[in-house]
Amino acid sequence: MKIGDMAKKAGCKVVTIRYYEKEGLLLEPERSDANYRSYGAEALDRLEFVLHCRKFGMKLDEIRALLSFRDHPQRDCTWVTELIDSHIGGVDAQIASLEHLKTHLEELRHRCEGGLVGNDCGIMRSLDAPDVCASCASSHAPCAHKAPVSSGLAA
Amino acid sequence: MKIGDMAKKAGCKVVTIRYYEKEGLLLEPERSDANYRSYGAEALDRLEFVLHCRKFGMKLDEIRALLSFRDHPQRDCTWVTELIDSHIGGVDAQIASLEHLKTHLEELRHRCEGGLVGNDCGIMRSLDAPDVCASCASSHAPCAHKAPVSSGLAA
DNA sequence: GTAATGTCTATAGTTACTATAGAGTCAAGC
DNA sequence: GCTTGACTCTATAGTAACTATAGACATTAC
Repeated sequence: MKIGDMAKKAGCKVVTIRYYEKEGLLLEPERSDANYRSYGAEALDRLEFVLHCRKFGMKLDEIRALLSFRDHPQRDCTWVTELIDSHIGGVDAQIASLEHLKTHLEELRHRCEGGLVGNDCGIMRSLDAPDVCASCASSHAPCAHKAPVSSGLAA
Repeated sequence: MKIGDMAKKAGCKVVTIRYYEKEGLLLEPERSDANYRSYGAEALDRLEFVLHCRKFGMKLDEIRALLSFRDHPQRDCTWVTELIDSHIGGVDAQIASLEHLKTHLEELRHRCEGGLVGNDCGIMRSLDAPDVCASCASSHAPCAHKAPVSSGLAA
């Protein structure tokens, strides 16, 4: 199977496959006379494993480790469960942080209903000097919540 | 005030100030004889505005637009409220996506309690071929949730 | 035979910084 | 005056996981 076929079967892009190969997640496949990559069922399995892991939020480094575990199945799997646990913890923390951010954004939003001139906009004034929220008051900054990574999830 | 003083007052790093200047968010300051940047109170205000916006999750592009609005306060502020609204929507979507991911991770976690050999680990088997969840069944992939951006928020 | 599509490599761009290197400057203590 | 340490300067590369682009070659459909 050629790279485009495998991409279609796995539901990913051709460039992603080449990228994963370059990153050492996928093995280097055979090549045709024209230097085209040629894959078998095992390569597809491996790719799907990687894609599944990505859907669970694993980093490529973690997937690399999981693949090496997969390639040596006699090892003890305890660290796999620990990996998942730590992911759950990370997701929990992200959710809490986003909930926190949301309350701040909603509070900010209520400062203005739009249609005003910049000087009078309560949102702009708050961005100049936001109130300190109780749960953020520890730092001298207005709020200790971290800026979220705003890409990737929504859409 | 020198760049280090301003960084201390604003609670950010020196390199961040230089980076924001290069990105056009901060104005180019006066220079001392030794070519050191020299800032006044207005520059500090502007920097704090940028940092506050960052805490609310704005992208630098959005902050650039907010700064230009701030520099022309006679404009109608409706788009500011719309910007905040769209951010709230984005945060909502991220939370929903993470909640979804969390249920999947927990389900995955229950497949194994660790201490097994790789072959028998239910987690590893599920990563090879995960079940299709009802709310994800639309796509041929095991689950339509997106991989989260796993950096930045937790910590 | 030709045109459209697919594949190849290599390189640069994305975001918001962070890290590093190498050089110059300033303030304090001796 | 000299040294030492802290501070500043610029430029460059690295981070994560791709995405986009360019230019060349191969295959497939008609």
